[in-house]
Amino acid sequence: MTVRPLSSPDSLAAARRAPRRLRADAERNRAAILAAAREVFAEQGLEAPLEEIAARAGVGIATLYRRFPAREQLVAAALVEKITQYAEAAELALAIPDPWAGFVSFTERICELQAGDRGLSDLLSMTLPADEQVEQLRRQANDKVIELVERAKAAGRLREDFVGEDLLLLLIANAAVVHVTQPDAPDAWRRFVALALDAFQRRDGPRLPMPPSTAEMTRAMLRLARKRGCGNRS
Amino acid sequence: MTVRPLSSPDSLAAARRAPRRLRADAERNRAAILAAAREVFAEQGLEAPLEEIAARAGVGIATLYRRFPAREQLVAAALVEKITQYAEAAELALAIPDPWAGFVSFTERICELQAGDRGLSDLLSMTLPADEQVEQLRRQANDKVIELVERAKAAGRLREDFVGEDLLLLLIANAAVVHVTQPDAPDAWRRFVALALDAFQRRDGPRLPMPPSTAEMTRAMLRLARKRGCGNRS
DNA sequence: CCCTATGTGGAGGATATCCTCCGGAACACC
DNA sequence: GGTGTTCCGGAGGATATCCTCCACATAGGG
Repeated sequence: MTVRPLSSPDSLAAARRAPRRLRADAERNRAAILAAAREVFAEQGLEAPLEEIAARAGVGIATLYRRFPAREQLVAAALVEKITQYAEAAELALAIPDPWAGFVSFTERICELQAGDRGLSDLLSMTLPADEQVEQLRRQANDKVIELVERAKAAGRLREDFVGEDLLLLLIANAAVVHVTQPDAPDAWRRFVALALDAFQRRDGPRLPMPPSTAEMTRAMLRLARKRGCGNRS
Repeated sequence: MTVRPLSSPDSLAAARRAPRRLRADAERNRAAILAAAREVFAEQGLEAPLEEIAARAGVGIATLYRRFPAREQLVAAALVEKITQYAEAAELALAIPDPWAGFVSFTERICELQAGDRGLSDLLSMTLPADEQVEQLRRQANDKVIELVERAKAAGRLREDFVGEDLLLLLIANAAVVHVTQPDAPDAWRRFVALALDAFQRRDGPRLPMPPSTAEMTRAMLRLARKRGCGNRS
């Protein structure tokens, strides 16, 4: 319980997670790695070779591993900003007065984010286990999404049997559509999303099959994250 | 133009592609490899390690490579039957008198085939290998699908702006949904497909964005096929 | 200016997969 | 059964990626 005399005013934002400040050159390298990671993940997805990130950052592979012992951590650090955009999209959508317009805006926006960043696409349709900050952002966004959904339902514009998991299914599907068609038909996903939104609207039709439960989807996405490069039980 | 004297009655079906009959044990091995390949591709997709197929067939890896020098050929040989089912689905659907019911039946059927065989899923949604027989089956099925689509449109049940490529987008999307959710929510894809069918129905809504062209989709899928294990320019 | 805690790079072992090579086994025809 | 053609299996080179280890470099306080 002895107090530490280091609560100096310079503990601004730099030293949020690292107990001890990095040396200047190390900090520079860390930034370079993150910048490179953002680039590479956006282009190639979350399974991109780490060696390429190190190379693009002009840094040895060991340096990368020293700073981010698990790929997971690098992913989290590189994508917080994007995840934040995702959370913001929900907020912005809630600010739109018309419930249906808000829902549409949100859906289109996140699919657009997916289309612009393959790494984010992997992440949204996959669940990154274990990073607290990312997990919290996601939960936070999720609450807003639920609100968005309920509001649109209450207005009678979203089908009654819609559930949050349907949005997840769309994200998974859209990730694949984007991945396959992006280079040759860069806008194909927009049509796909428009079709999906069309299906989401309230109307009388046959009952839909039961949606997957939240627990099932969580398990499914955790499994995926594990199978790919992102889960390192150490 | 000299005639070949080898039109003997024993050229039944066995010697369709091989100019020279295989030795008995070789033929046995070939069959074992194909059986194993069907199993493994169904479980793991078209990128499964060939060594596992050889092992499961109780055969050396060299034997597999001798019989199928390129992965592509093994895939084609292992999946003709499934591809045929795909083609048949179109035929069966055309036999249904009600145009919309036929269209729905076909769509659900092929998505079901996808759900039951990860290899077929990969193949339908991503890959056209250069195998003539498979290619022909696919084209043949495609003609029927177009007919199915036009019929449903003419009956006023399928949206006017629907195009064949939309079905491809659905296959791509469904492959991803199946892949992610299969183990934990084995029926989630049914809900997804039901939503898609709902969106495909004729109704007044906003115009959809332009669909990708056939050429674009072809290029996209070829590119994917190349990127994965299936394209070996020798 | 010097010393040491801190940081660095790249070699290299481990693993997974692809594909080839070739000595030896098995078949099939006589 | 003998013999030549056909076929087999597994070793092993090539490649890609992961991750660790350790001799060397350097920032920065005294």
